[in-house]
Amino acid sequence: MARVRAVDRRLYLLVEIAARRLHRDVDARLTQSAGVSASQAAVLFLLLRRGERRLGSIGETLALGAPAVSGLISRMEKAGLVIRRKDAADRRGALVDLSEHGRIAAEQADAILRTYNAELDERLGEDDAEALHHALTRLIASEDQG
Amino acid sequence: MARVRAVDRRLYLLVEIAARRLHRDVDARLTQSAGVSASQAAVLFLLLRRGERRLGSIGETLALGAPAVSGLISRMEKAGLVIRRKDAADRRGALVDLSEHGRIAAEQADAILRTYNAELDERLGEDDAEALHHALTRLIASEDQG
DNA sequence: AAAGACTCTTTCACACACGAATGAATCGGC
DNA sequence: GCCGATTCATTCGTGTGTGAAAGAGTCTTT
Repeated sequence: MARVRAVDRRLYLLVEIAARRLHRDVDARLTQSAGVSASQAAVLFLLLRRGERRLGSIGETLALGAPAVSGLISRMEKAGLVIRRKDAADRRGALVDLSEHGRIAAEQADAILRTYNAELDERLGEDDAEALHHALTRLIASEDQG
Repeated sequence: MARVRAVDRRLYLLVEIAARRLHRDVDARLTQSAGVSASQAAVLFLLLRRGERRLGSIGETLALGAPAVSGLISRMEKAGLVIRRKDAADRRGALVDLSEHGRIAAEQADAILRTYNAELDERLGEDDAEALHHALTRLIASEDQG
């Protein structure tokens, strides 16, 4: 608790620190139980929910730049988690979808993430969890309009 | 707003996405106006407030692992922002403090961060900003007991 | 149809994070 | 005093992110 005081009244630092801690936790669990990283799991999760997507769309949803997505998908492709194919309709773009193996990993990752988020909710209590969710959603949405 | 739905009910992803956006914004401003990165600014900020510290202490406050701090401080030292010296009392450890140049950069960064956080507060409104602050602080604190 | 503008992805060089292993100094028990 | 355990920092290899620039394809304008 003492250490939090150092960044008091600096919402930005608070978000960054919290994100780092959560990422570390989630990554450890996912690596252990599903054999994928936290970053990869976010993509798997998205593809599982929404199906085949373009790289740019993934980046938009996850707030990642084009080079980040490109590299992430390349590593996932090499790991056999996703399949990348040219978009016939617009041959500049590439479409990404889950492989068989990727779908299994995605479902495992989804379950782990679900459990983790449930624990977060419990740790925070319903009110704070709801408030956090609401505030972050607003933060992200308001960012969209610059 | 539509894109937020994809990660709905996944607090972890929400925190990560928000952190990435904020980091990118803050980094751009700091690089432009103070010539330091967002990660470096967090260290500068800490040293400005609390004075000379050990590497481990910095990592604890900012939720960074030892290798991350070591590299970050090395780059900052090379850039002339901080000075690293052996701790005479415990010669395993090293102490880090601001250089002259570092102090100036720290004050600039502090002002920029202050402005940015004020904008965040304004964008969110007092209630949501307060709720966010409260929830994140609790999240970080509750993580400590793991 | 050709030229130029625009969009999507990749490549490049770099910063920043991690876990695992290593080196160096201190501490604790004997 | 000495030896093993512990602690603090660094190094190593890798993954993940960035901005800038390049490459490839599409669209728009004439």
